[in-house]
Amino acid sequence: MDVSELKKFDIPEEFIKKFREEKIESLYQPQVEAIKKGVIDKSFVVAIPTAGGKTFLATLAIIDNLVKRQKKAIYIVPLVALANEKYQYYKKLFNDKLKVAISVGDLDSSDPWLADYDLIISTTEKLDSLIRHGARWINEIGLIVVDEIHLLNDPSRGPTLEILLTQLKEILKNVQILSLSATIKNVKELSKWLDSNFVTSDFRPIKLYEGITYDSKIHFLEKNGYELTNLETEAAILENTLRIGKQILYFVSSRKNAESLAEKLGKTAKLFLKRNEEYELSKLSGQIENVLEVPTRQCKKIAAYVRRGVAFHHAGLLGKQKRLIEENFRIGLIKSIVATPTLALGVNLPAFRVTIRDAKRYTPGIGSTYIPVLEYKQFVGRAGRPTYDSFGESILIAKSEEDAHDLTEHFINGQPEKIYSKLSLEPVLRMHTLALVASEFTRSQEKLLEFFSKTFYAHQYKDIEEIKEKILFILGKLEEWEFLVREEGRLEATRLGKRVSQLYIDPLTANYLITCLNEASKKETESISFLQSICNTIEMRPLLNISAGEFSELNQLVGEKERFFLQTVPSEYDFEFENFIRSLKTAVMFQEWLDEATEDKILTKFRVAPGELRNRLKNADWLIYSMQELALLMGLKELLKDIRKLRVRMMYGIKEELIPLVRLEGIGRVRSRKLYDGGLKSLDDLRKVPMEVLTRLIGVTIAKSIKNQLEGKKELKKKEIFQSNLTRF
DNA sequence: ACCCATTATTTCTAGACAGCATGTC
DNA sequence: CTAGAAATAATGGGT
Repeated sequence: MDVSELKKFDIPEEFIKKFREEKIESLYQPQVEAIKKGVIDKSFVVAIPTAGGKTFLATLAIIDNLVKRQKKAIYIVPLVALANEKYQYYKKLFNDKLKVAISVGDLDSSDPWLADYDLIISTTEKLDSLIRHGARWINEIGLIVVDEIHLLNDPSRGPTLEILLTQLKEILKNVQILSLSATIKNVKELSKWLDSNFVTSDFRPIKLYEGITYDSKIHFLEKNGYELTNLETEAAILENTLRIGKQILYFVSSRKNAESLAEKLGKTAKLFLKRNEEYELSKLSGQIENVLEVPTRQCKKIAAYVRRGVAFHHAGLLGKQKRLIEENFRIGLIKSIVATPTLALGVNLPAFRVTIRDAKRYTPGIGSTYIPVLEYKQFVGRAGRPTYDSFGESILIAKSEEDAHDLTEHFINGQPEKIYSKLSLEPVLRMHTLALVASEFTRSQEKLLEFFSKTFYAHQYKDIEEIKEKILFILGKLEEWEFLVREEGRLEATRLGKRVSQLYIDPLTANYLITCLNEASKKETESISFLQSICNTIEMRPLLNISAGEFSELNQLVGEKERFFLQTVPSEYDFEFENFIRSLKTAVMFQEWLDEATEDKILTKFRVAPGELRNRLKNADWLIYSMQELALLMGLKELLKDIRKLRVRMMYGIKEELIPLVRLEGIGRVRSRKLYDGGLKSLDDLRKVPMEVLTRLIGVTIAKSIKNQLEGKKELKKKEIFQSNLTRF
């Protein structure tokens, strides 16, 4: 089917022209099938592989929704990075014809004026949160696109999506829901719950050859294989790939594995680099190394590997480094990336060849098990670059012929698993029960249970007894914690309960923080008091591990600091003790950050990666903010000042004395300390100091920038002050 | 007493969503 | 389905 035929489906000419500009000329078979069945204006589940053209179907529905219904469309994605990607894409595609907005945690086109937009791209949690804040424009939605809906299966985040969809279905009786999914076994069951039609297919626009290797040979099921050289398997595959001028992704099971394999592969890759590539890579390497004021050990490591054309990619990297790696892989400069599953779910980053090095991964409590077939299919789905390759290849690495046989049966010939609702898990149930009451969506116990009978869980298990029991227990707890009141089955959230729901923290956490705050108002506190409190929460998990050697030191610290803690220390024989001492270790890490220990020292001592430290700091900031808000509501004014100060210090990792200096753009923990130690302790000092002295301290560029800021605007950083370090990287 | 190789033991294991508007002299 | 690699500590032999 040619795009021009879309006219028959009422797609305006101007958009068809746009598609042609995008080089979209004809449609794929599953797309045609879906369009004929009515995907453009009816609820649908589209289950086809990545790159199978799902986004295009969404685009058609969005256009149709605007043209015919003149209503809002929302596009729900699971990751901020994906939201950005979609936002850029649609903003460009629709230009001014359709107003596109993005709403995610730290990049908000903020609620009230989202009402002016035609297409809003949002993460699941953000949209959930917007509903909790009572966003009015929700009622104007005509179309909901749900990307990666198979994530309903995810134990930690699936339930939020499930509750959100159930709620939207209730609020918007005739809304069109277009669900995009990977191929899964129970599409039919899912589409029935969503009152949707469905289309499912294994179609890919670029042919994929799935292969397996053992014993120095690659075997493909549908074509001839290759003989490998006598290098190690991984290196031999890389060599084979580079010989034909292609790129390759490796998926492995842990960060450590990603780094060590990248190191090995670099030795092979560097032999293939051209002169100008060597130059470009060394430039890139420098950029990657100097993302922070002071490079960490990991920064140096990734920089050294990138110089040889091979990068590793995992959550321990800083955001900016990840972006640089992705961009430069896309333009062909970086030859290979060794990645953990981050890359499978994230932004679109195809390569001619994909290698699944580890078919097993550690699962807590069980040991190492096969990764889900669904995940394998997503990995290999990355093989084949549109417009560059006419086909793609995937290679699964086996340890023996027997292993190869098992892997072939299980993964290559295997079917992706069914997805199951994970709604009955308690922490999420606790949170959403309060939210449903607080947003006045369900005002009685009866309504609440009725709501749960409409979830995918109820649809799938035909029985909500188990959930019902849990909810009744949870309601009791929420009442006990004074987050809601019950009168003859009627449910109403208290002011505190509403705020807790909006802060998006677990009610259990909120109650714990409240008891901590009450304690804090009664005694002398230190920063460690608050830090230990926020660390002993579900939101801060997983906590840092404690090795045998560290235990006695930490145990001693428990004694020393006991009088400052805001919770009672559990008995050493209590199973809670382990959590407590691990929370303390995490708190100590934050304390050292506040005491201006060098980043590298913190990373080494606590065995964390730079990206992970950033994530933890961001989490901590959110929890400290929540604590501050709770204190405000509880009328504990005298605590507010301390908590606010702690927030700023956490943001930059500085002692109290540096707070005035970090207001300046380009001045973080390192430079502010240099200034302070050089005798420049306030903005006034900086105004008075001669330029030469300033230059000697921190270099001419920054010195100039400081002088500019001080002379120019009085407003200084203001907004950025809390955003910069954490979200920029 | 010290070096170094070998062996035993310990440690560790993917990812990433959410709030909101500021401090100090 | 139900581990395995890597880091670190201990050991022991040789000089």
